[in-house]
Amino acid sequence: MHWTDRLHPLLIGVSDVVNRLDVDTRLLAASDVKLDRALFPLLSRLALHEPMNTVELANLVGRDHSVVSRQVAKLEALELVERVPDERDRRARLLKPSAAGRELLARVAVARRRWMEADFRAWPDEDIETLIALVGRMLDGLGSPDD
Amino acid sequence: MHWTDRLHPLLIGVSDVVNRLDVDTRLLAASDVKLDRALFPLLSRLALHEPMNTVELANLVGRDHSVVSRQVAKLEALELVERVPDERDRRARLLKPSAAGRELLARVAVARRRWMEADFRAWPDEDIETLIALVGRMLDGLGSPDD
DNA sequence: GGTACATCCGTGCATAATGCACGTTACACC
DNA sequence: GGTGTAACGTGCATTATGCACGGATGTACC
Repeated sequence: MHWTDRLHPLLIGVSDVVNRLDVDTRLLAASDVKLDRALFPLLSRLALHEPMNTVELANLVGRDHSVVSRQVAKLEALELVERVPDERDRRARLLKPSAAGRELLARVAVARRRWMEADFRAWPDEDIETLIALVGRMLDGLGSPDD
Repeated sequence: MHWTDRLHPLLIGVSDVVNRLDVDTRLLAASDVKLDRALFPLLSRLALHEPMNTVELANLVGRDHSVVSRQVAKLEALELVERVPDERDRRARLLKPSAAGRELLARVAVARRRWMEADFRAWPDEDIETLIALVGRMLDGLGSPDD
């Protein structure tokens, strides 16, 4: 069996773990956070790639920009995200989490850390570091699928 | 920074790469496959965890069983998936890809292999093997989020 | 600096997807 | 057999989605 056929199912598995309803629901409940499940991924992505405009965020999550535009409007109404004018490009508005948005993500991060620490309890530190390094390198290569 | 705060963004990144519209669309186009984007993940999951019933598949992809029930019906109408009675539990029907479904997945796998090989061209074999081993071990631990 | 074209964005609109509630069948346990 | 639970499938109201469009701005080129 080719190694791509062994790696790809694992990547799908990672995706499923990240997206699994149980996980998000549990995390949000454990963090005492009430937020639409569709909105949370957007807020997370924004925190990871701040600042971003709407089109970039839409490409990242693989939806039409119109969908993201409406969802971002909701996040702004909840005061979890700020839209500031982009001085470089006045068509765009740069998105970034508000202080409240960051605080919400921090609460979830605490719950997630407990969950992950439990699952990696048996792992040597060096294996964790190797995992982080290799996955990071993989994403650097896969980052731009334009070739 | 805690290691969980370095690993988690990478997992999100993997999820985004797997789900990115461009990737799936490109792969399907490159494979000459016409299939609703919502249906393809179900077929892939079925091939990875065969056989499965509807509820298990619904939990895997994080949707209500009613949604998956309807999508599976579509896949069955396309003759990409077979539903056979489960002799152990006659309420359930076991799902598995049909011969045509497997053939479709195989065509996509060929295109994906080309894509992945290009991105890992600079990787030593041993790094690829380490990546596969570590991600696999991680998924084994994260597999059952019930604790 | 003017013209042509591409890009960012928000909204109307038709369509598709989603989840809940409910009924049916079947399992499990006592 | 009686009670509780689970695996469906479907009707239905609600929501999400993407396309198409228009306005504003950016970019390239001459």
